Amino acid sequence: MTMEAQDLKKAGLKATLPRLRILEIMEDSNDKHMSAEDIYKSLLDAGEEVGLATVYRVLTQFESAGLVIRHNFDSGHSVFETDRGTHHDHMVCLKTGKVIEFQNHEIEALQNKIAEQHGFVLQDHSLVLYVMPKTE
Amino acid sequence: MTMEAQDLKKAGLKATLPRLRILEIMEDSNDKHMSAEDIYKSLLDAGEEVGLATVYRVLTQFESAGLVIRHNFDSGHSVFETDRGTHHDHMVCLKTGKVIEFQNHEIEALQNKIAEQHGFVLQDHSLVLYVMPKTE
DNA sequence: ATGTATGCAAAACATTTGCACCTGG
DNA sequence: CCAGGTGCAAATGTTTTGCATACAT
Repeated sequence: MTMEAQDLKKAGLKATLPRLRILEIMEDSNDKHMSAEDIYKSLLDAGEEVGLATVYRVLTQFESAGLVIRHNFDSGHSVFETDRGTHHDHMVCLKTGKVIEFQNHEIEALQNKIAEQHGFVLQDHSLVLYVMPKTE
Repeated sequence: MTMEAQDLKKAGLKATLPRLRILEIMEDSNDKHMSAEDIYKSLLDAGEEVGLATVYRVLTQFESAGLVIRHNFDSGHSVFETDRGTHHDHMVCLKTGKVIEFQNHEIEALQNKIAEQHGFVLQDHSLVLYVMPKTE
């Protein structure tokens, strides 16, 4: 279920080298949540010649195409992850910076209910828990 | 219960004119969620001579002192509100940009539970619902 | 008086854009 | 071939910082 040239075509995007490499990097990385700069550096390390501007352009296109999701954690820069289809929220460890994913149906349901109660329809949401390791 | 010179002193900050004016603006504004630029413009409109850099510096100090809360909605810039003591989350209308506040104990409780389950202690969280007006 | 705060201009970042050149289909 | 994509450098928007001056206590 790795994303390929065909996924790009389906999204109306030519399957160019930079785009394929960026998808690869994002899928192969240990940390699935990467900034544009992170991806750019990975590309350089891998010996690829891609401009930072291209990384930004490609990520924005991927976001529009629904291939990646952009997050705005409290870090001053956007963080991206490939959309693996399964919705989840995030927990960020304040000590290590590690990002943990989780799912919770009750919270999702409550969000819909709250929006409804205020006369709105929920389109999207952003939930981030900032946590510290439990020290016993 | 308006914030005053004494609140600044308590926070270890001198009660200077720019700081008092900024608190005033934030408390008197219709929209309690303002960007640094919003506050700066309000000050100019009110005939005050305050630099934008000062607005940023003061807001950052206020945040550290717990007088204001900084939000990073998906807008590319930070938004601030005075801390009125009652915790709440936010709903942003994608049509009008309006910010609606809400409280929900169940969601708060669930967040604690989820952090616990993953071996963490919840320190803080950010929940934003992006909504559209219900059209019947 | 004296340690803080401020204003201004310059710097620092993250991100976007203009443009001439390259490339995938 | 040729619309679309890329690299580079320059522009943008937001926020921070250095420094000389001004202010609160």
